Amino acid sequence: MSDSVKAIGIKDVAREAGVSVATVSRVLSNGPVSDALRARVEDAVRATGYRPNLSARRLRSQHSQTIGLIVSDIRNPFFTAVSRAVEDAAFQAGMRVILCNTDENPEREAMYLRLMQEERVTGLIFAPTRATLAQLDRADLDFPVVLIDRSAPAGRFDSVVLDNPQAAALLVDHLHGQGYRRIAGLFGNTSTTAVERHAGYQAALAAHGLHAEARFVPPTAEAAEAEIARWLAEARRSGAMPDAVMVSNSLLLMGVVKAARTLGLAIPGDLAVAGFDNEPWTELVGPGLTVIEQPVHEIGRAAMTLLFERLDDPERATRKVVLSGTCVARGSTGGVSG
Amino acid sequence: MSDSVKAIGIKDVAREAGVSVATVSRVLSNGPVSDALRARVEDAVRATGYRPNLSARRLRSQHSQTIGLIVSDIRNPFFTAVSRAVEDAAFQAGMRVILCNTDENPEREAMYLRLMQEERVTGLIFAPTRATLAQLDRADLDFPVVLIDRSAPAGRFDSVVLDNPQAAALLVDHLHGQGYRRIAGLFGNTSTTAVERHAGYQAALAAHGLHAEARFVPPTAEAAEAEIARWLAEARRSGAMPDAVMVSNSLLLMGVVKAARTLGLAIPGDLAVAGFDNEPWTELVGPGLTVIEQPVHEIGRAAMTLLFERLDDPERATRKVVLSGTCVARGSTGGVSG
DNA sequence: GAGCTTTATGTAATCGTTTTCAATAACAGC
DNA sequence: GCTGTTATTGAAAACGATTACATAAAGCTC
Repeated sequence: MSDSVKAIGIKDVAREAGVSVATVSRVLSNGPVSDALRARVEDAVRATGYRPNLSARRLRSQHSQTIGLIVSDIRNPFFTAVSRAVEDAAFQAGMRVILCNTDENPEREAMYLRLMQEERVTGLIFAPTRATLAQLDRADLDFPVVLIDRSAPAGRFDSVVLDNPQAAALLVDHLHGQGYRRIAGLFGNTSTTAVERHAGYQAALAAHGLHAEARFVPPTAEAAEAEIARWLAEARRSGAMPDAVMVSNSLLLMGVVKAARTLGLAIPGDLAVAGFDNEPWTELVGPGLTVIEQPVHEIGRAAMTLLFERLDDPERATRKVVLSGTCVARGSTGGVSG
Repeated sequence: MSDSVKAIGIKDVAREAGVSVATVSRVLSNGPVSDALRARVEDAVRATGYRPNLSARRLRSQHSQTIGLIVSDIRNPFFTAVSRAVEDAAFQAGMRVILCNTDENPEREAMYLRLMQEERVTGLIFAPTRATLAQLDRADLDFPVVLIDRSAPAGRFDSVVLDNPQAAALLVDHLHGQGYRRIAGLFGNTSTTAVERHAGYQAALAAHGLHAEARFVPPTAEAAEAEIARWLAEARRSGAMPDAVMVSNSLLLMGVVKAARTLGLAIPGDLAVAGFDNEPWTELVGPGLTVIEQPVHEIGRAAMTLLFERLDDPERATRKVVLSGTCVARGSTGGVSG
């Protein structure tokens, strides 16, 4: 409590233990010290309640033992799950994680990239928007970067992503198998993820000889709800109502469910619905929502593994880890007869 | 890219601009410098691509410009929302936030408290478990702490919390008004929050002359689901089925909905359900779930305000900000006749 | 124009560590 | 007992910034 007491440092510990500061430092980092002195120092540390100053340590030792993690939306359970995996792995390796949230906003991305440089992070795991991704190749960063969730086709960076085209195709195939033929698609307009999912959606529909009709919206529930409402109103007028809609992430999924509810459409009776990310609540709404489940923990772990291997050997060829999602079929795609 | 190039520092900028390092530093911190030199330095900064080293800066200036935020579960939307508010406020004040996640685990709490000391944070915002809260008075931290969501009755720390008894009473009153008379309660067993909500629940029931029957479980959906299933089975045998159940947070809420679904109980026909936290999905499950909405953004902002005021005047009396929740009535408490 | 204040700048000390380097002690080999 | 090697230890030099202090120049006042 007393404010005048200066924070105690390694020097105080050294005095208390009757040794030099070098010895204290060596004890702290498990260096070569005789057992006798080691014990004395450890006692002194306890007695003084010494806590190392990380800034000083990082400055002198020139490594931050910190990795950065920049995600686009921390409220998205996909990213919270990934961040947990990253944190666990980092902690095991004795590292800290700086978690930052960009809201899909390129300016914030730029700002946080700057911050990462100033913090002298050891490495960065990053889920960039399309805009930033395009410029990232040109940026010169002083640390390795692993992209997650989004990535360029053949980049300068390691990355770990879902097999998005395949996952989207999984949904389309499932819908087709359930008898749906007019399958609308709603996709986010900021991430490469959405682009890839759209591609898979289109390809799968083509393979079934079906017509694709897709729209792109900002990745919010509100935008999705509004767009779907507008869309279905138009469709109703033109007599071309879709019997199913698939969306590219869970926020959009929420918007679609909400729109169906306010429009008085039954799921799946009037409209089947399928989307991405097996969040806890998807099981609970309506008859349960059919979704793609991503291996979230694996994604985080893989990112850390790539990062560590890159740190180990900066010269190795860049790699792209592609993981598969699985389709969790629920009542929201119950079938046309149902 | 080239590895041998040493990171450029303030010294290099000074040489490039033909001034002393002191001048560069002054330009960087808006100190008194002539316009001519300022321009030269700014050019040099751009030319060299200089990025300050935060560790060095923090070490020398002796303030970290960093505030810590320790929450119990980052996946809980309540905390993600609060953390956003905190981050925004911190950013406006030119500060960084270190966000940590304890999983309601006292060991992790202790570890992160240690980390905060080592990072020499300017202040800490903390949602502790009951176990840690009890010991926190004795701990000596070198920085001010503001407790959120949970707090001791008359502590050494500033805090901002929901008026939990009142909020719980709000739910009970609403249920009572809808005609429910056997109102069961399910509460988490790690936080003081749950204790307070239980108190409010009990008091409100007593005021209505009703019998309270409450149980405590670990704060997970699984635990809640299992407990509710067991509970209702017993109740059915003894012929004393509750007609409504209220729970103390959104995870438990999910568990209860799940249990109702697997037991084949209609909501609200067979069992009314009400809980805490107006998350986006609560609107979508079943007939919509009746919940208490917390002023999440306000809570985060208030915490930052308290923290800054405390930093301003360390001697001021500790304060406790109590905010009110509102009851969002939905179909899940539709009424006994419905 | 002497004396005093203000302003801009540079020099060097400093923050709390780690790490280099030299010094000492202990011990083996001969 | 002398030399070479190996362990411990301490003194002092970094790390990259900020800032206290000194200095010089310029602007006042009378």
